[in-house]
Amino acid sequence: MRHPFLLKAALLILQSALTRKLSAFVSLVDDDLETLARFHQRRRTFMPGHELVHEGEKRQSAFVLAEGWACSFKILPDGERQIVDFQIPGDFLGLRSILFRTSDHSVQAITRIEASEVLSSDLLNAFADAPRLATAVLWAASRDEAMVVERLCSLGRRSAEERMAHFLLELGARLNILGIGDLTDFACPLTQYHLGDALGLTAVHVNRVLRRLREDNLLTMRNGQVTILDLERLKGLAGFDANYLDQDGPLLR
Amino acid sequence: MRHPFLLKAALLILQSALTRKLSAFVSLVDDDLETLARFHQRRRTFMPGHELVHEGEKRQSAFVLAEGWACSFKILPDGERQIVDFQIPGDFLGLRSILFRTSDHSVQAITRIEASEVLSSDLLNAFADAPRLATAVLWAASRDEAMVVERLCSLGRRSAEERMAHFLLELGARLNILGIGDLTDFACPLTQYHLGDALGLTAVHVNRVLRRLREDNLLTMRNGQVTILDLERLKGLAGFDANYLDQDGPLLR
DNA sequence: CGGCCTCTTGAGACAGTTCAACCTATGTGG
DNA sequence: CCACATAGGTTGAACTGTCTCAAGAGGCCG
Repeated sequence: MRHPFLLKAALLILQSALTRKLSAFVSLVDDDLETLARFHQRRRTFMPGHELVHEGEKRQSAFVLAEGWACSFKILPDGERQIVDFQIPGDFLGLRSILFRTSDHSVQAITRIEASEVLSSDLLNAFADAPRLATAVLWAASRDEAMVVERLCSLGRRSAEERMAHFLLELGARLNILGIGDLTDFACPLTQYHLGDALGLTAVHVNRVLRRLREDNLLTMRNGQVTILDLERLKGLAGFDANYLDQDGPLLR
Repeated sequence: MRHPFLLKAALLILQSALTRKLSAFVSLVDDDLETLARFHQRRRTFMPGHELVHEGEKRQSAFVLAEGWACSFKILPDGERQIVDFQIPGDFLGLRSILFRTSDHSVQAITRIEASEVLSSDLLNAFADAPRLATAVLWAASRDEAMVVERLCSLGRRSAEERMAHFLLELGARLNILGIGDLTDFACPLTQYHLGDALGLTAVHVNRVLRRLREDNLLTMRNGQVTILDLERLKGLAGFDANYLDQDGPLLR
């Protein structure tokens, strides 16, 4: 560290969504932050629909999403798509694709996005330099897994309306943590096809479900804006408990 | 290391299923193995049905499964159960419950099991002492996530028969990697209720599905023994591609 | 202006559920 | 050692949530 003051200033400016997210779990010290900042070289812009990570291809990069929305998905042999999750700023894109020889999923930009490429070596070097980062990344991956598990419960045991309610509550909570939008009123660029492919429904049925939720005065979704009208009743319908997002302040000091 | 020879001998004997699994991803050196061996103090036995990890409880331990079968699951507000995955020797039980303040899931023994308790501090110390282990554990967690993702695809986009076929093929592959049973003929202690709760079906429908698969000469499942009669046709039906199990020899040297 | 994407609604079909009954194997207390 | 309870498995009949197919409307962009 030749210029500690300048460096620290630079780090504060660079405070990325990822840094904020990981800091919510472990208290990162300057060395950790410096190491983490290396993840943010190689920043790039991608247009909507661009596929950043390709299922079945080897030796791929991961990315850290800085701006915009993306989704990770698998295509089944019959051409059907299952969306696994949507990513918002601070989320990893294709983390498993640098740990696995061959990527088991694809990632696509939904809006115009900005993302920094992270090479396999970046990650492994970071773990050697800053073991606390390893814990933080494992935590972030576990939080992603917790969301997939919750979605699994939705597809396995919840009705279409419960799924939709649960999904939109989760989305609101995630965006709210980031400081993007409100718990009950947020912008959302997803189409009804996206929702269907994520929730294991057809787009046609998504439309009917949204209509019923609207007619029940529970929520509206129009022109890319979700407005939750009756939060408590919606939570009751969905059986929503934000526990699994594990968001209440740093655990590890 | 006072007695390098004795230590190494001890490590070889201690070669646990976990060690073998992680070694399939990173080449672990003696120091790593020694650190890993600490995960295997506090070995305990649990009877069938015993709940080792409790959803909603704080400050819980994780375990490494050494013998037997377990399952991780969530209970929804209406009392329905969604089984997230089954664990076999070498798998972590409740890893997320030491990373999260509050466990987001429960874990229960299916057969009589042997498992070693792993404290939060064990894991964090191990990461500091042996950064390669951090990578290996992240890989193991990612592999678990890949299985959950694949199950998500099943529940979202596959028919009941395709789900069952896919699930049993995955199980055969996992057991085969461990050297327990054959790809096409293995012991399986799961009831039709377990299968239903894992696959998002009722036990009644599981029964009908198994009958149809049997009548099609694809597989039989009787008295805790699964026998796959026509592997290729079953793989075709399920759209099964073992890629996501990422099993082809050490990646990281 | 025409084409494409997204949303909307209706009618009929079907995969999987629900409820209910019965069967077999295993274990347990009297 | 029988009586009974319990857990797992099997099958039928009726029901229903979601899908499929089909058609049309609105908005945006080249």
